[in-house]
Amino acid sequence: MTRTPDDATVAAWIGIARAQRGAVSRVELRLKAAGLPPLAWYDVLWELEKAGEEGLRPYALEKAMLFEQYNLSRLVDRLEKAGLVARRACLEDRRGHRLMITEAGLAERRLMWDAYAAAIEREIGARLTLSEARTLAALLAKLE
Amino acid sequence: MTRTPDDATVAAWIGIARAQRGAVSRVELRLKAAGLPPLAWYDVLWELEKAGEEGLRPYALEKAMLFEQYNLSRLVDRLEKAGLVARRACLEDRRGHRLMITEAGLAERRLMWDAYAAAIEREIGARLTLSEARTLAALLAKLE
DNA sequence: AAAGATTGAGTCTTCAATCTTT
DNA sequence: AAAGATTGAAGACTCAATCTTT
Repeated sequence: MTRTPDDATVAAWIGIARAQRGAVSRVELRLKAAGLPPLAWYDVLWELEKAGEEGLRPYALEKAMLFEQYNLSRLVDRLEKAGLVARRACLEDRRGHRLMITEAGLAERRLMWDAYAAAIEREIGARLTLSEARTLAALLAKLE
Repeated sequence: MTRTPDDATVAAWIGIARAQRGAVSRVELRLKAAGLPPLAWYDVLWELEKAGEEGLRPYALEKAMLFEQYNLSRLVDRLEKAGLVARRACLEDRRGHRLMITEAGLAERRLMWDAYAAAIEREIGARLTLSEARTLAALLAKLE
């Protein structure tokens, strides 16, 4: 039975929706202003960097990033065209591929992190205390 | 001076980014599944409903919604084509227009709210206590 | 038939350029 | 020249259909 949400629930929702168009888009703007690729590129590069030598298959990346499959497919196209990611044949399952980050991808990921970290610090770190940030992270984790 | 963000700050950031692709997109999906327009339409309709008889000028709507101007322009095109919003000439300043919600727009806004409220309740209300929701709203408000 | 992944066509978004009024 | 608003063209996203391998 879905009840009508109470005011606090609606206020939390509005906060999430506005954070999206506020803080998230300001971070995105800072990356762009620095001549860097969008956030989604960072996420892919970072997942692949963590995956190491063996890379990741698209469906695994999809899960990690909460992305739709068709969405990811063209995102990887762009990363591949930019030389940051490589598609390799997958021997165990010939339906799929393995995705690996390239040397250039590793370098780009590090470069992006400098601007990205500064933007996160401005948007979050400068506005919340340590303990507020911890609380926020814990509450948002409940919405997963 | 921008320091490097601490772990709690980064965790809060990741939570916001994931809430966007998780909770927000699930709400969007529920509206779509009910055959209703996207969230952005709701926001415009609601702002115009609150504005009442006098309507709102695009630049004011822009500020309220944190939208880009060119983005809003075509969004309003679609709402107008659907008969939910009307553009009227603005007498005080002939550069601009006034936007007003129509009768059909009022009805559609109410219809959307039924599905929207149920989705918010599922995504937020069912997962957080009242006091958690209040805390979350207060923390997100600090990021504005 | 189901899972992994991609693609064509249509819609929406973005950037830069434009137009009008102040 | 600046503010309010729109538009053309290019890029990104979405849905449904497709293809291959399991």
